[in-house]
Amino acid sequence: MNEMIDRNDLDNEAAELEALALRLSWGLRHRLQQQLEVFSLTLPQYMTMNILHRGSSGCSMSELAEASNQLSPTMTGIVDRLVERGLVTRERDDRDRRALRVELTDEGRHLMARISKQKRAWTRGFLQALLPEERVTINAVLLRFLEVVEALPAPVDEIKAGE
Amino acid sequence: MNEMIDRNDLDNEAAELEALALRLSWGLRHRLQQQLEVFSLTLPQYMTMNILHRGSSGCSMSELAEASNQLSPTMTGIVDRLVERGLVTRERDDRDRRALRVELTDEGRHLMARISKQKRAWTRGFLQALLPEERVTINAVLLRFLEVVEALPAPVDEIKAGE
DNA sequence: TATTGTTATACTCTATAACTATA
DNA sequence: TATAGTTATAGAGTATAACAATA
Repeated sequence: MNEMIDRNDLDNEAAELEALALRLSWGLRHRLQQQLEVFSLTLPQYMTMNILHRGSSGCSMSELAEASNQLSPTMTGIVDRLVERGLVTRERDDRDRRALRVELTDEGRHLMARISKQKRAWTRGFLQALLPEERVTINAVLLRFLEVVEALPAPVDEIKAGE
Repeated sequence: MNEMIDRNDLDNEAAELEALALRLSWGLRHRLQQQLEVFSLTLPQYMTMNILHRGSSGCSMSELAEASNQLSPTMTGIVDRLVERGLVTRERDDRDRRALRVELTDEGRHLMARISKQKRAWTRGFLQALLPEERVTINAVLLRFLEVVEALPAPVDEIKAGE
């Protein structure tokens, strides 16, 4: 009897969490894309530049693909457009002539700085909308959520009857 | 002096939060798409079916577009493919011959049930990976985060020098 | 042979503009 | 004239398969 209640509680919580995850993934993406539209960047393009921005000596194409969870033909297309806009360079690596080295240009770094400033204003607005006690926990909770999400195994196949 | 420290604290927190939001939007979307791939559905397609599933009497095309934050030509394409797969119907509304009424078919409802079962297994795994005290707060924190994100005004233009 | 990355191809989504049909 | 929705078109991302060059 008590077990039944617990099971239902867990299921209500799960249903809520599923709805939240969907809204979160959908809404957050729209927000980020809206922010980036001002700079004529797509989210995958920004993601790529962000990875380059965090490091210091550039990345190979496969490192970029791995870090952004993309396939290599996808990466090729994204970097094509960034090169065309002069935001990154893509040059052959002299130590391994198969590999390419992608790096931010000065213009790319400058654009990232402009975006950071914009983002920071937005984030400050966000934090100010929170109560002080909410502000203390929000980062830790989001990080924990993300870590558990990323740690869970990917579904490989459909669960069949009899759960 | 104290103000300087507070300002830096706020900025560190903001930088962390920005990184988290990016990872969250990116990672969560990949996870959801991975889940849906098993059923040969894209996230926008699932989003659309999910909106229809929550209501009872179907939606017009513009209601769908509004609820999923999409433009109407985008909606047309998504619904085209769902109709083609027999997951929804799209029929003229007799009371307003300009409008269309989109509804889930039995097959569509059946697919949603299969997806729900799969999702539930995944979500239970997620909740079990959390500590009991984390489980109590996670939903509330995510909801609050989402509400504040959605309430913030969209950026219309770039912030210029002098912040 | 294995690895790095590209090209070719096809499909989905997104955005804009022009259009049809109904109100 | 305004509203609901589509078609046309173009661009971006995603996935697979086939390929070239280097290791």
